[in-house]
Amino acid sequence: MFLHIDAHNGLAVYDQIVRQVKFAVADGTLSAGELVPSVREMAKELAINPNTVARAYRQLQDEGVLAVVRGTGLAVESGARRGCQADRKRLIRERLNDVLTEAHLSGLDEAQIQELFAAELETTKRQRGKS
Amino acid sequence: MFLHIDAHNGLAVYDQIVRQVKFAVADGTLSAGELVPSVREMAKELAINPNTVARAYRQLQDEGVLAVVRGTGLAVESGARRGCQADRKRLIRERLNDVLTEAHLSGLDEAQIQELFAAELETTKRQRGKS
DNA sequence: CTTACTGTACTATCACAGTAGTACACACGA
DNA sequence: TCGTGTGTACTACTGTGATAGTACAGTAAG
Repeated sequence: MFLHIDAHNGLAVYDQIVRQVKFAVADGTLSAGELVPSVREMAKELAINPNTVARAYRQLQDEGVLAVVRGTGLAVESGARRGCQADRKRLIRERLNDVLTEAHLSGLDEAQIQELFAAELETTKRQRGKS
Repeated sequence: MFLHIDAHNGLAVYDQIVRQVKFAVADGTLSAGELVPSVREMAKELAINPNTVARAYRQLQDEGVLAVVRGTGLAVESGARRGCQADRKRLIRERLNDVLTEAHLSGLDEAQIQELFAAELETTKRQRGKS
């Protein structure tokens, strides 16, 4: 269970956890019934506070992604994958829309925007390849 | 001077002002020597607090975009346009990189990402057309 | 039963963004 | 000169994100 937390990207830490757990479920990295790392273990791994992880986990319960197995931990709900796949597309699309709206309002024309997109897509591909 | 402030897009209000003033300078909407709306006027127009506008203006001074004309207001610096054009591309590129990185890490493949990009580009184009 | 682990709850503290209100020095124009 | 508008500075307050530490009920395994 490797999450990538970036304290400087505008998103709250607990929100990054929520999103990435959903992405893992959508992707199949986390299967139905599988246990998620405990609050304390995840907090230690990410070098953050257990309360922050607990907050993310509680939200994931509220959204039906995780469920308590009493005394054992939190497990992925059986029917969660479909919803997470829908959420994944929606979450990415929302952020993409924000950036593109700002790009348009900044006065960049469509050709310049597409050029930036192509360049950054290559950059992130290379970053992903290296990691 | 029409700025679009969105309280729900993660960016701080003062940061949105900084970015959009830079964009206006880069675009030529604000020319060198032109006066920017006063702190109180801008605050009234955007229905926010004057202190928030003042904070944005101070940062724009620190970055050499605006300069004080004592007793009169803040004016665009003569050589600011080139720097703002560079900033514009950099700011958009940074946000684009964040989204694309998240998209990659979420498990979406390149084809899906390009599909989302094309769809959202159309959406924002329509939104811009209507406004 | 005991130990160790689980999630959960609670208080306190800190930093930051934003709001609210006030005060001051300066410059322009009547 | 006087009034108005300019940026700037300051304190106080609220809400949120995050940290820190403690405590508790439940469960699995020894």
